[in-house]
Amino acid sequence: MITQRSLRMTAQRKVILEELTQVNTHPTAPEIHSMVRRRLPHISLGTVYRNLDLLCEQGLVLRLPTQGGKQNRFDGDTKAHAHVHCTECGRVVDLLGMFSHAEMEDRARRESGYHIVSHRLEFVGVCPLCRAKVTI
Amino acid sequence: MITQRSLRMTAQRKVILEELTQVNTHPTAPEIHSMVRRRLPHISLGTVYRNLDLLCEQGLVLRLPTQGGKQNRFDGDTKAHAHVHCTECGRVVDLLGMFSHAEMEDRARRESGYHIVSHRLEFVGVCPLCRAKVTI
DNA sequence: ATAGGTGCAAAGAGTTTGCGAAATC
DNA sequence: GATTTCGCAAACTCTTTGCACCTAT
Repeated sequence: MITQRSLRMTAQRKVILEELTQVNTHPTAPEIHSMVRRRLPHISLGTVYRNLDLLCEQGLVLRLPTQGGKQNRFDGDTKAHAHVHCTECGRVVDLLGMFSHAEMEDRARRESGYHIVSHRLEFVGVCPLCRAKVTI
Repeated sequence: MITQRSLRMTAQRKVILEELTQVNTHPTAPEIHSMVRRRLPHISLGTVYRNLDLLCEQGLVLRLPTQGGKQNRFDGDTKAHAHVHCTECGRVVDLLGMFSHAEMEDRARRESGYHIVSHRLEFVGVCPLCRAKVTI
């Protein structure tokens, strides 16, 4: 059985969520830490990780494993949308108006027999800024 | 400028690639290490990582960052296809015949202006085996 | 009052890397 | 024979966790 534990709205949790929803850069945990530190100078990195885990569990934040692995990025926008990940600078950008996400999940469910919870459509490429610098 | 370095076909590299293409389980690097060890008992984990990096660079193998981040899985099948990742057991299964992948990349290119190199469509859900065990 | 949360620092997991020896082209 | 690759072990990066003190409900 799943018991919905009570989530206290602490100053730290509130600020993390606020910073994350005000930004569309999909920051990493250490990046979020330094963003939040401007408002809460004594917050620890451990607290940031703990809160991100909780917020992901609650579905208020999305965890985005990125190409290369190892590091996660976080997204305060939980509406279904696709991402493009630049191989050069690591930036992750949103793509809206792609495909019908409901239809994708429905097709996946029919083909796999899985109970589909969510999905992630990540394109990998080189962003216009980096294209100018890099010989492809 | 990108110079195509000469890749020596060492016993280690050959066996890693063979094991990876013969399997559809999307193993992690340590898992590949123990698979390969059955044939090359003295191969080190570092060598496995180095070769996986090279093979990914060459496009012979795909790196699959998985939900939760931290650990990568590897796929010897480089044809475009989607994956389903089970939240309970971590298993990653292939989905073929989903959408037109060429069309997806084309749409992404038009919307983002990126030079799209590849993409990854990952569904997250609970597999039939785990559904039997877990209360959703 | 008390379960839940925090900061700090240490530990853990996965991956990368420096080095001298070995193997491929 | 030159250069790439290997095995080993140490180092690194990101993340998690134990503990003693705090705080929202």
